[in-house]
Parts: sequence; structure tokens; C-alpha cells
Amino acid sequence: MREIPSAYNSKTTEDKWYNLWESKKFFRAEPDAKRKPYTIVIPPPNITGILHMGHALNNTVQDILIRWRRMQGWNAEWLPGTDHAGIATQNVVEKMLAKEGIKRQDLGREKFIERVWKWREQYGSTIISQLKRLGCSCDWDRTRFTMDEGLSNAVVEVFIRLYEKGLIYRGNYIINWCPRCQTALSDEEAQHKDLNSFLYYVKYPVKGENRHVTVATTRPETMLGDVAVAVNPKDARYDNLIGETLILPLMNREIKVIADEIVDPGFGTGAVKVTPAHDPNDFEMGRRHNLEPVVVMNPDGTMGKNAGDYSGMDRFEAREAILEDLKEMKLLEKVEPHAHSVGHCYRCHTVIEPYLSLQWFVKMKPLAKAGIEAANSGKIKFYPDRWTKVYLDWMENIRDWCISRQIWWGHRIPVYYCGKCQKTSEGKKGISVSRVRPQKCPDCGGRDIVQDEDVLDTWFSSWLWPFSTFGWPEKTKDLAYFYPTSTLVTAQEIIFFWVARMIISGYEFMGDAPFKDIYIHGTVRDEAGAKMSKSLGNIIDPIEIIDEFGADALRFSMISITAAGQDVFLSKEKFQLGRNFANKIWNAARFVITNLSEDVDTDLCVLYKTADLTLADRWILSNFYSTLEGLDKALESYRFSEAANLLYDFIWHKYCDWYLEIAKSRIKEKNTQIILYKVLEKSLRLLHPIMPFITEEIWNSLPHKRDSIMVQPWPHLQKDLIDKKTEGDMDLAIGIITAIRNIRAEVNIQPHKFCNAIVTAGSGKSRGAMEKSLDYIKNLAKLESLEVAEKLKRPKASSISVFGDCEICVPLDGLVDIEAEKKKVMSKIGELEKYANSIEVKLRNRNFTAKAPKEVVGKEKEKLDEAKVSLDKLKGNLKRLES
RNA sequence: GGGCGAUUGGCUCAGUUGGUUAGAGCGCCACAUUCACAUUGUGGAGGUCAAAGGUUCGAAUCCUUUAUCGCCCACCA
Repeated sequence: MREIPSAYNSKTTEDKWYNLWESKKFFRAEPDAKRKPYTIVIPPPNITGILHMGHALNNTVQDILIRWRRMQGWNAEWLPGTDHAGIATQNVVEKMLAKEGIKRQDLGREKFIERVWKWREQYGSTIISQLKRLGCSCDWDRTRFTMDEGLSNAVVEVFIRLYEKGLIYRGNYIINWCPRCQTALSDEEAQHKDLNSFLYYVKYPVKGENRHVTVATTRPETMLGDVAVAVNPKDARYDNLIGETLILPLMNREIKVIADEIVDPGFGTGAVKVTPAHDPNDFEMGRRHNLEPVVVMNPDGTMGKNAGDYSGMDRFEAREAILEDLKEMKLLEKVEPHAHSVGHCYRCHTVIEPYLSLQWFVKMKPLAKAGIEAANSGKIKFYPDRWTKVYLDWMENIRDWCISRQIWWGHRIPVYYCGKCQKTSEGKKGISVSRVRPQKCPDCGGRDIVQDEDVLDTWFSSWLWPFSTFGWPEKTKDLAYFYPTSTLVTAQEIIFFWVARMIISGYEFMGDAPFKDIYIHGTVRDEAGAKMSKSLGNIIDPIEIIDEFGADALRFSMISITAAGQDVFLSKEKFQLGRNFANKIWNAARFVITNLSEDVDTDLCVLYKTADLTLADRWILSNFYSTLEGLDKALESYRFSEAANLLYDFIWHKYCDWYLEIAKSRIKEKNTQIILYKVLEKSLRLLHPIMPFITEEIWNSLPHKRDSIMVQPWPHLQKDLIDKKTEGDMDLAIGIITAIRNIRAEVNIQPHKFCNAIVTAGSGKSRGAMEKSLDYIKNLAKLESLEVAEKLKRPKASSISVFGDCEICVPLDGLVDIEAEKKKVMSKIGELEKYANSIEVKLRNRNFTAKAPKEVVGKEKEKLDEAKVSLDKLKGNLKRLES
């Protein structure tokens, strides 16, 4: 017998096995025409990222799928990598430089980018090594980075193709501007939050008259850039004002009152200030009425040179100052509390400015068509399905994508300008969109060529991820084999950012969807339901959990509490679930291994088909294969918690609680040892995708000759071994054992003491089942003798119970509390009568018997018969007790 | 303004197409420690499924309305 520690220690196993898997290249997949690929591309974490619970959930799910499919014989490829995360990374490096007292402008563009690359070398693979601790079986040899040469080529190629199709354009529009990051953002990058703010009513005097118009605004500081006041043309109140000239307070500029349909007469005063440079609606209005925008703010959020006396102030200071001044001039009519939603930068949470500037855009409408059809036709499927609608709503109302960013870290826009032409042609000439820097201007031949200063949105590289990572635009073998991928696993937060855009680009550049299934898992939250975030300090660090509980415990716990697509509420205690389960398996394995005789040939897979199997043997096999069947179904439909719970229930409550306990009394028998071993060995395989480390550790303690569990085949479903009759027979035995244990507890028979029992079976079926389970009942109920009687001979002092159509009687030494017995029996009779009655009512209902399926009616009849048998027995006993 | 999700025992949640005397984990109560496991075992208590109405032979499950909480989207001056 081997020495095996009595508790599973994850610390001594995890690295060992991970290194082995890696060194044996088990994660590697090569194109192989003879095998079907199963491909997942990882949602590339940011290089600034540190593994958090969201990653842990996301990657556990992917690893489960990959390991499961790999064992099933698919050529499983999980392609890993990281995202350069333009703004996030630039922010991090800038912060680091700030500690040295350096600004990026001090370094200059090239030097700064050098520093970012250096930073990336040092810290950029933190998350990769953390994924390894989690057990992820990624094909690390194919690790990609969105700024790799290949992926950068893909980005340029895509830009050029879209530009040439007329789907990329440059223009002056209102975009979301983050004054802190000092860059444009896409609509998706502006996160709207409801703020309790104020609506300020400001009087604008009519020129030369003693009257005024009152406008309502939430952002008084932008009034400095007003170019008009607008009213609805149908608004009778303002009929006589349209066309009048107003004096813009504080600036003393003359502006007109204009009429525009967009103005809602019901809001505020029905008159609205028009600020085309600082509001998207006003911008459109300004265009309609040929009004020149006036920009009053600088890119850093301070007031600009057009802001008069307020120039140089911060935007929020300026707001206060302006309100003060208006108050003094008696032009502030009133202030009302007003809740409205305000955009915030998704990177630094600064309040966003709608800002007029020159940016690059992608025309999305024509690109979205194929992706809409794909979801409608079911070619692409979301799990859970409700996300289809969310996706379609966005796709059908898609807006142009602002892709230029005024930062340095990222893919530089492949556009070159001729200095001379740009000056003379209003910017319309001298533009080259090119893979390489042009030698001279295509229009004038001039050599004063400069590249666009901006870089592209990070997502402009991520949206190509499913094919750029396999070599696109080259026609590589990898691309042909692994694309389209099989499943995308991601979180709801990036459906628009990433999922939808990948589908768009997949159809545009590959002519096919990038994946078939999209599994959207929930958001990981703390116990109170808040998102986990550093600033809230409510983070549970996965690495700490791995250190304390083990990676398998983390994975199992996480999966088992995550119902499909629902948010996960985590607390540290919840990881005990997985840790305890791991320990349970460990000890079951310890028992099986240490009891295995040297001469048992564990390679004999077919033995249990021909040998005489006991009821318990057949029962555990039947349960095993039911579990396997359910497990496959659960995984196929992305119901991971169900998969985990099926395994938990089978291993703990079937295999350990019952089969193993029954096996103890016949542990010397080879058949028992073999079944114990086989079921354990197969269960380990089923468990491996969720708990890779402990299953590998135990696998290696088994007396077998194969090297690793992760390359073993997935057990084959043997449907013929699933046997409902066997399960029913065993249920009876379990019921009788439980009933006897119950009696023992009630009458305080000490656990180590033996007692006797007499059981009467109500039917031949039950008698047959009883015969097969006499030993189990004797052993597990701690009986000295078990008598199976045709008709009950009840000793005077005894306690009874009923299970199904069987009556269980435990004779007692000495006195029995007759009253307590009576009470117990009566309460059971009450319960049963209620139950039987409810069935009788049902069966008396002609509608039921006529309309319900025969099976259902038959089932009800059976239930009633059984209940009646039990009732008769209980009533007989009550009589005896009373006499 | 629109959409989505949640509401089941003390806590956290399952419950797949309507047919179980509604399940689990944790917690709780009682008992148990030579004999795989106290990261354990055995037994037990505890809910009628947010509310109202409807469909149906039959509803936690489908429909309508309402309430509470949460999330997403929207050109809410």
C-alpha cells in the first residue's frame, strides 16, 4: 500500500503538472485535414491587465470547452494573446513617468513609444503567467499581440481597403472628447451615468428692447459659444420672436432667434440656446441654419481664447463664475434640480465634452448588413439567446465609428499629407492612404510629406482578432483550417465594442462569420452586487484564492455558482465549496487506490459486461452513464453550472456516499475493486476539464501506464448500461436504509451499536429488490439481523416506518415511548392522506383523465396505489399501538 | 423614454420545452471521531415559489397588470 496524504495539497501539484503539459506540447494544435478543428480565440486581455475574477471566469469557461473538446477527439486550438490597449497603456506609462517627473511631451513621440515597449516587456505578460496558474491550456506558441508586425499589417490593410471602398472618411464632427486623456472616443467609449444636476434658466435680452427670452441649460459655460437661440416654429409663444436679434449675455454678441423642428416646446422654456461646437444637436442645427460654430474650450477642458474673460479657467470653474456673473446681472432667472445622464470616459471616468474636431470615421451601416442577417438566420447564436436582441438593436441602429485617437500608443493612421497641397486645397488634395510612406505627393509631386499624427482606436485591431491572429491577409494554412472559429466566450460589456464588430469584419474581410456560438457569461460582482473594482476595494484576487484554495477549487466553485449568463456574486467563503469537493475526490481516490490488490488487472475494460454484477455495481454504472449523458448535453448548451453540479452530485452523493460505502464490505472482491477503479478513473476524465490539476495528480497515482489525463479520450456513452429498473431497486434499498437510520436516531440507538430490523415488502417487485440488497441494508444500517417477512409479526416494543410499499420495523429492547410512536405514525398518516387525497381528486376529474397524456394518468394511479399500501400499513400499526 | 434581467426555506442560488409530495450549497439543531475524508459522516427542522388576475385537466414554469431591486440603450437643452 502506498502512502498518500489525507488532504489534497494543491500547492505541490499545480506547477508540476502545468509544466509537464507545456513541455509535452499538449496545448499545441496543427492544421490536420483528417481532423475536425475546434477553435477558440481568447478575448485578449489588456497588457496592463492583472488577472481579476472576470478573467478567471471567462478563461475557466474557455478552458473547460477546450479540454472537453480535445478529449472528445477534436483538434482543439485555443489561441491566446494580449491587446495593446492604447489609452489604458498610455495612461499607465504616463503615470509611471510622472513619478520620475517626466511628461510624455518631454520625451517626444519616438522615445515615449520606446518606453511603452520597454514597459510591455517588463509587465506585459503578467496576465499570461497568471492564466497559466489558472490552468489554461492555451496554444502559447501562437500567442499574439495586437501590435505584432503581422497584426499591424492587417490593420493597415483593412484601413486601406475600407478607405478605397469609401467606407472610411475624415471630417469635422462633434465627437466625445476626454479632456483628461485628450483624445476623441467612440460613442461606445462614453459611459453614460445619471447625475443629479441643475437646469439653469438664463435670460437673453432682445436687442434694443426691454424684453428677453429665457433659455434653459445644464451647461451654462457653453453659452459663450452660442450662435443662436432656437424655438419650435409651431410654438405660438415665440411667434413674434423668430428672426429677432438677441444680445448674448457676458459676450455681448448679437445672435438671432431661429425656428427649428427639433426643439421640444414642452422642455424648459421651449427656447434653447444653440452651441454648435459643443453639442451634437446644436451642431446639426447649426448646419441647417448655416451658423458658424464657435469653439470656446481647449482640448484640456479649460476655456479657450473665444471665451472672453473666462479664458484660461477650468470648465467647471468657469461654470461657477458665469453663474455668479449672471446672478449679479440679474439674468439668472431660476435654478431647478435636474437629473440627466452625462458621458464619462470609460478609461479615466472624466466627464466627457461633446467637442467639435477633425476625426476619422468608419461608415458602419453598409458593413453591418451581413451580421444582421447572420443573427436573424441563426447562423450566429448567442447563449443565452436574449443577447441576440441586444446585438440586433445595436446593429440595426449602428452609427459611424470614430476611429482616430489623439494618443501615441497604437497603430498610426496610414495616411500621409502633402504639406503644400494641404495648405492650398482646403485639405482636399495631397492625401495618400498607403502601406508605406510615399516618396512624393501624388498630386503635386512635392516631398514635404507628413503622416497623420493620430493612432487608431484599440478596437480597430481587436475587431480583426479571429483572423488576423491566423495570418490574414496572407492566405495561410492556419487561417484556412481554424477559421471560422467555433465559440466565442465573453462578457456582456463588450458585445458592442468587440463582438458585433468582429462579426462585421469577419463578413467583410473573410466572407464568413468569425464564430458560430457566442457564450455571454455574467459579470462578477461582490456580495453586495457591486462590480469588482480596484477603486471600490472589493476585489477578490484570483491568485490569492489559488494560493489558498487551489486553482481547481477556484474553477469549480466559480463554475458551479454561475447559472447560465447570470451575474455572479462572490465572496471568499464560496471557494470552500470547490476546495471541499477536491478533498472529497482526493480521499475517495485514496481509498480506492490503497485497496486495490496487486493482481487486479485494471486494463480489463470489458470485465463488467460479462461478469456477475451486483445491484450496486449496475446502479453506479447506470448513474455514471446518466451523468455522462447529462454532462455532454449541459456542455453542448453552455450550461456550465449544471455540468459542475451533475459531477458533484454523482461523485459525492452517489459514488462516495453509497457505492463506496457498500463496497467497503466486499472490498476484497476483485469485481468490486475493478468497478471502484473504473468508475473513479472515468469520473476523473469527466472532471478533468473543470478540475485539471487534481485529476492529473490522481491519474498519476493510478496503477496505469498512460502518461497524462489531458490527452485521454472522453468516456464513450454506453446507453445500454443506463437502467431505470436497477435505479429503482437501489432507491428502495436506500430508502429502507435511511428509514432505519432515522428510527435509530429517533430512539437514540448509539451509532456503534447493532440493532435488528424486520421489513415487509408490499409487492413482488419490492421483494425482488430487497433480496438483492440485504447485505447493503444490514451493513449500512448497522443491523445484527434483517428479517424479510411476508406479513409483519410486530414485537411489542418496536418503532416502525414506511417507505414506498415496504414497512420497516425496528424491535427495541426495553421500553418504547408508545405515545411518541403514536404521534409519529399519526403525523405520517396525516401527511399521506393529504397526498393520497390530492391524487384522488385529480383522478376523479374527468377532464384530467380525458385530456392528460396516458403516461401521466398512469403515473398518478401508480402513485395512489403506493400511497394506499403505505397508508394501510400505517393504520394497522396505529391500531396495534392503541390496543 | 425604450429594452433586459432578478424577486423561490435564515443566507446564496438551481429548477431546460407547464405534469416531482419544489431542489442544492452554506447556516441552524441533534448525534458521531480506530476502520478514505471533521475540508467528514448520519439524522432532522425550515419555503407553496414578490402581489393580483388570467389561460389550462394541471403553473414556480405560459399571458396580463402591479410592486421592489439591478443592468443596458436613447440627440433628457
